[in-house]
Amino acid sequence: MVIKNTAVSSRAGAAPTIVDVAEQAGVSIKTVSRVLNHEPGVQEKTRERVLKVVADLKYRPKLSARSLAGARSFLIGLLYYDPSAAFVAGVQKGAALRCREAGYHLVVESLHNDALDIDQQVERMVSALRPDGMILTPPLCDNAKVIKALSDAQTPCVLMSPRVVSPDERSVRIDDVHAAEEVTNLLISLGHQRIAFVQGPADQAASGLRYEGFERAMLAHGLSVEAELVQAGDFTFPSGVAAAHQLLSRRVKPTAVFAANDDMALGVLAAAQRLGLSVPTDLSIAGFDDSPAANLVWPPLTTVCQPMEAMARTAVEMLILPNRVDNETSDSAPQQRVLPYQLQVRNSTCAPRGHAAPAIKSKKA
Amino acid sequence: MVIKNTAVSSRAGAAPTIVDVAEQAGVSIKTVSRVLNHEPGVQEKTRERVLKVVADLKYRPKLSARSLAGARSFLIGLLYYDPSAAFVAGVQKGAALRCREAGYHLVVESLHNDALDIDQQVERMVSALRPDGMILTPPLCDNAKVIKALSDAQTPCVLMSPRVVSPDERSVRIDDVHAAEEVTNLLISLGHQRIAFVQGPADQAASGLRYEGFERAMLAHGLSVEAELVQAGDFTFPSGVAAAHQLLSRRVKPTAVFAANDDMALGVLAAAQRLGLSVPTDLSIAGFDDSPAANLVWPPLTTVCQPMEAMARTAVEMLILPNRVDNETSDSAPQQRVLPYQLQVRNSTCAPRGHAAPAIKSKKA
DNA sequence: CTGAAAGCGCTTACAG
DNA sequence: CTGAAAGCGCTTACAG
Repeated sequence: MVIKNTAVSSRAGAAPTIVDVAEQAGVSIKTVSRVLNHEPGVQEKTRERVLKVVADLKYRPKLSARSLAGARSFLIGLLYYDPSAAFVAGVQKGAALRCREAGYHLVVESLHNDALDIDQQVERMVSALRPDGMILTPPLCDNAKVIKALSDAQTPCVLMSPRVVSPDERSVRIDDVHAAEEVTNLLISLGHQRIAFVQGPADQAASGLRYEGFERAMLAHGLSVEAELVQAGDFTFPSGVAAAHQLLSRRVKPTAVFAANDDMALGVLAAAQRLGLSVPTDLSIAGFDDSPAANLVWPPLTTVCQPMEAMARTAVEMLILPNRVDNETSDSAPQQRVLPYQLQVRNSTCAPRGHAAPAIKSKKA
Repeated sequence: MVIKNTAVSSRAGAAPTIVDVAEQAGVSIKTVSRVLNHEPGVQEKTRERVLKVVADLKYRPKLSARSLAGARSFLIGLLYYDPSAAFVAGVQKGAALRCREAGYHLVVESLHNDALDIDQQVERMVSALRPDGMILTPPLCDNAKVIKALSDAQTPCVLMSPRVVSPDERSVRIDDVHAAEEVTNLLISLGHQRIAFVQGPADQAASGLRYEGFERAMLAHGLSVEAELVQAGDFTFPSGVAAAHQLLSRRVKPTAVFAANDDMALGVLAAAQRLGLSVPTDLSIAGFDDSPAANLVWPPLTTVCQPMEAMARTAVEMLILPNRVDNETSDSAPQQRVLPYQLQVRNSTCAPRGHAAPAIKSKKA
């Protein structure tokens, strides 16, 4: 004996369904659905009546039902692997908030970039969850197996700061080259000439781009990039320490060090201070990323701030908005977005010893 | 004209459903369901046949369908608000990995702890998503409105490091008092007597507990806790800097400072070094949390490592495992779990100047 | 040990 | 502008 809940209001305790709303509003469930999905073709008066009942009953459409019946799951996936803590925090906050604003939810999955069956892991997750889109963070955004698995499953994705920007893939990033160029220009404008650079690992996108920016700025100012002032690193603190020991043992020491990321810059800072150097007066140091630790040391680090939160919000929008009509781009070309970074000038950089004032400081105002 | 996909194999392109599996295996969908859910009462031979077809077809049950039909959603929610980056990263990794192992998925939501309608935000999210459980991190785990909203929605939750441990709520934490006691004991055993303490904000759980541990250890060793050596702080770097300036201006300076968290300890470190003190020889410094930055400075910080990942895994298990039969606790009493922390002794602590060797070092072995 | 039927709560084509 | 019907792909009671 099955008791259908089409009688009277509804069974107490259980959450209200679209049927309950339809009955109380005196319309069909289809009309309720139309109102909830902002579909056109509902009389204003009807719409208001439905909305009132929805509010009264505190009706919330169940995600699983919408997902099963319709084409959308209202789920956005965030895939990451061993990211810097700062990265996760920012990306996650931006993505989660933007999702909520749009009635979506953020599902995060932690993967091992080197797992042999990573494509199967992705396939498994995607076919169970059916997310409407996926956000890939480094280094997963450069993992061909992951991207192929997603493409096979016809799941749209956005790459955050990918190594290579392809016209076939949507991506969000900052202009690393330009940012590194600006940092270098800052050092040069302070009067530095012997500027060392600590590189990141060769297999990471950012490494090459940041070095390129450094080199470009140096050459543009007629400064040479000496091989002995370019030190290898791998984005870790210890590699920054090691690089500093090398650099500071040169016959002519650099007056400034630009490390391709903050962790290494912090290593340089620690090493320099241990060697008795005063930062920034004896040695200026600049990093990249504006990690939380950059502001938790003395002197706080001059660095580049990537707008993690904004980048994540943008990524979510690129996955959600295409469903709506209000975007101009009529062709289905995937988009590449470049967001503005911010140069954070703090106390780890100043003019080199014996150099009175910044060289170029003719304000144009 | 509706084309049912009960013909032949299945329509090409579309993902296989339970019906496809049932047909190819020559059983009913109910049997397939039994096999997939590890229900008893399926002949071994039948089970194997079904499993083979599942593998061949790469069949993955769709979450939305399972969720709509059944009592479980296979979704675990993680609620957080502005946590330290290190916290998010660890918690998230542990929770996401444990979820995947169990066929669950982790949905994260970022909330504003001070939002007036936070209970409605939670209610909204829970009634749409229907997660099988929820993990609350500080300070949300101490937010009565959030807890009530969850309880009203009959969504089980686990509190991570809550301020108050209630028998009505499941929780996972470490023993803050004991950990702080051990840090203090370490300093005392090195020979320190004038040990300063930098407190956390009064409204945070950990603050009081850590101070309690500090005080307990001091008193146990017959050392007095002088009011002028206990400085207020708010868990931020600047408050650590400020506290250090106060403490180091006392008539008799402390030889060691124990800060209730790492960010403040880093502030103390930065301030001490700026004042020309050598750490640890002039001043020993200890923190709490083992934040990433603790290892990104020189000297690296002696601190307490909370097993974030393990705590998160445990939290997930406490939400998932009750569904199974294999846990001993027959009564439905919520559980409180206390996990082991780890003392990280690094280079920011040593014996005070003029003190040859650690005072108490009679090894009991 | 196995299965036929009903139902979960929505959206998708249709039809008017 | 509105609605009746079918269906999404599973699990839940049943029944044998």
